[in-house]
Amino acid sequence: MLAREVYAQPAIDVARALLGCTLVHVDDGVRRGGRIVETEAYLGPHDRACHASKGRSARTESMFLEPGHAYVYLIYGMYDCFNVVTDRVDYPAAVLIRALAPLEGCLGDTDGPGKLCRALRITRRHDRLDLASPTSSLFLEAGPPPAHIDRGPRVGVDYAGSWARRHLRFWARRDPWVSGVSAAIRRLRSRG
DNA sequence: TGCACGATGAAC
DNA sequence: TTCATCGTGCAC
Repeated sequence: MLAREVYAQPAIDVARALLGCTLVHVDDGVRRGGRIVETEAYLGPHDRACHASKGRSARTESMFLEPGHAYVYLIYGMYDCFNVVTDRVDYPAAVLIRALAPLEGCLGDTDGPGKLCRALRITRRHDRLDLASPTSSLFLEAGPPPAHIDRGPRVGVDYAGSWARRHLRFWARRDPWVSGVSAAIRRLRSRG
């Protein structure tokens, strides 16, 4: 299980460090997990794409907890997204886990933030959970980092002005489980 | 109290 | 490109 010190760094460093690690949910005795291949960093209150940039609220309260806690929220009325709280207490920064390479017990695809929560059965009831607690059923494990890390703009944050253009999304180079990749391959194949 | 919109995914 | 679907945040 990853120690709290790993999470207690700036979100941009945690986003890189988590690539290659394994996300595990022991779901009613069943292990469901995958290797992290894609992340996004949300740097803090000044980051206009960060949910907490508009201030503290019931939804964003978990981002103000100690690093190593979970921030799980509902998006578009139907998908849960899983984040790890980073940096320091009372400072709202987090890393969104965007894609996994499935390893065990996954219920469906894991190449997207909503999909991986569905596949690991992670929901808002896991919000505020301490991932660094020895008794937690949801946690991360260390793993070998990818040989190459690519970076680019975050997805779906066009509203965030200049913050939308910053390269705060990280992924394992040429990994087929990075979000959008398998869909792009399918398109190419069908085109001939 | 009402309403526009989103850190998405899937169908067309 | 469009739509499903609902909690949040902000306007009124």
